[in-house]
Amino acid sequence: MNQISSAEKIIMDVLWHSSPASSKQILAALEGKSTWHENTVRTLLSRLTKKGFLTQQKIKREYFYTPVLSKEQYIKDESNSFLSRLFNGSVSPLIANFAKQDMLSDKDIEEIESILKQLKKGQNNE
Amino acid sequence: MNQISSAEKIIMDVLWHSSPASSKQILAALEGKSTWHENTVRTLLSRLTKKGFLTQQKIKREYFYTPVLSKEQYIKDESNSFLSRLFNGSVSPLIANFAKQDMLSDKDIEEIESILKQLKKGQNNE
DNA sequence: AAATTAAAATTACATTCGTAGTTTATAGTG
DNA sequence: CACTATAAACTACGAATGTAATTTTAATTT
Repeated sequence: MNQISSAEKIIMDVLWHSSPASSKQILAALEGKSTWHENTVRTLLSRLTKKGFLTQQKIKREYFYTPVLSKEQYIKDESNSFLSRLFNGSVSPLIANFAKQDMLSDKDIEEIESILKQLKKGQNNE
Repeated sequence: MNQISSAEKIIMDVLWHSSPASSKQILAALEGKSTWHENTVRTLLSRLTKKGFLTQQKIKREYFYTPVLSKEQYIKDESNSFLSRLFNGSVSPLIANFAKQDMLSDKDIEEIESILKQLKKGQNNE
């Protein structure tokens, strides 16, 4: 039922990059990128754990955190929710909209074409 | 600074479909689609107005509401924020991800190709 | 073992959101 | 003009969020 909030997402990104990690290590990873107080980070870690997005292993006095969801799965879920919120759940209206709003650069177009080409090749071979 | 919340978005959709509209008319449009109390709808209308997403014109004892942003602009903004939140702001990684996650149907692929084809045609003629 | 330190747990507090209830103002009706 | 109905305005209240401060617990050091 619960979602990852935007502050929590920053913590998740650290852990998706490298985990398990202790709050200490997470603090270190955020050094310079955020101005959060230690306790803020710890609060976010507890909330994420409580919500079921992280598991913890206690080693001595410290917890080490690991994401439950992979980043890929998270992105997939978010993409689906975005698509259904704004584009009735399907991809091509999204692209049509990007096109209409001039949000596609030449490079984007090329890259997308190449992705599609690859996709079709893959399908034939299976 | 403020965003349109998910409940507020439902009101915006009504008004994007037809505006200006009074709260009465909005209530009527929501009939059967939501179980909100009148006052809930009115609260959402005030909040949206306060946030600057709606303007109101008073006629006799009633307000008529009109969106400030077009739905197109809203979708564009949301798309950009989604892209930057999850894909570093550019479109092709999004598509690559859809591809990798098998989220593209054959029909999607066809439609996207046709959109790109149209796009390129358009560019040549301008 | 007592004192210190570092991590975890608990508590806090303002803001936003979902969802109204209550009070006030005002237009239309008798 | 007094009365009633209806819209608007104001107030409410719990859950979630961003952001910590305070308190407790447990490991390390003297």
